[in-house]
Amino acid sequence: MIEAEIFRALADPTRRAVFERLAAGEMSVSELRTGMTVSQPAVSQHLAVLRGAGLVVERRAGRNAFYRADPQGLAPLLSWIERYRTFWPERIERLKAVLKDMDL
Amino acid sequence: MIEAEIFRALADPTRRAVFERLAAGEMSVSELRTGMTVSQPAVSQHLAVLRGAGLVVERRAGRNAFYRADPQGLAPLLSWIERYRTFWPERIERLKAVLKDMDL
DNA sequence: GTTCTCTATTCGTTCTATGATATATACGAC
DNA sequence: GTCGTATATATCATAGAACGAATAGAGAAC
Repeated sequence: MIEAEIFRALADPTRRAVFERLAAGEMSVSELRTGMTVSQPAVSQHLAVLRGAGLVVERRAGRNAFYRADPQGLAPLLSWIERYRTFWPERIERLKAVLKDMDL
Repeated sequence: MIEAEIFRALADPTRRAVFERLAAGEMSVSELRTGMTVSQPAVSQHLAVLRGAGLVVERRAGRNAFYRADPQGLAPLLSWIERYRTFWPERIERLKAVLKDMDL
């Protein structure tokens, strides 16, 4: 039930903001902190949750930790949504084939 | 920021279970309650949250309330995911055209 | 080695969400 | 109208999450 962790991770506005910033490009924790109102420990905690959900990946470089959004991390979310395709209007059916072809 | 409410609504396991059962077909609150461990008031509260997020719709019939999953309710979630398509591997790029064509 | 910087973890507090019990409302049967 | 059923709301207790402050650890510079 990885989608459970993904939903929980993205339910918090601060974490969504972190994820959105990391989607724009890799960033160190210090960079990430600038422009955010929360403290550095709070940022680290949110990063740990996002990492646990597979939404971000960490790259260590000396005493710096660089984070970036993992594109594959959202795949389980797409799969979960796709489970309800049969109840969707017909024109959304086309999404099925595309997703299946991508073996998400 | 409707996706905020959607993420929050689906973050709870009980609410996801409710949504999944309602995706299988329309159901009264009483029917929904059978097979669930939580009390009837709890079910009503979860339905109110799901309704607020636009994920389920209500149909009144006398003293009964029938609920069903609203397919369009998940559309903002797809749109949100689609915002990060440019950071995805190239082969996922095809999703863009499909989603755009659906004017979600 | 010491010191400074960067990040993670621990701890305590506050806030929010969940759930149950109790109560209220709405409707149909009578 | 009363009674019974179906659903919603109110109130409260508890559990969990978020946050900041303080601390710990890891690594570079010296």
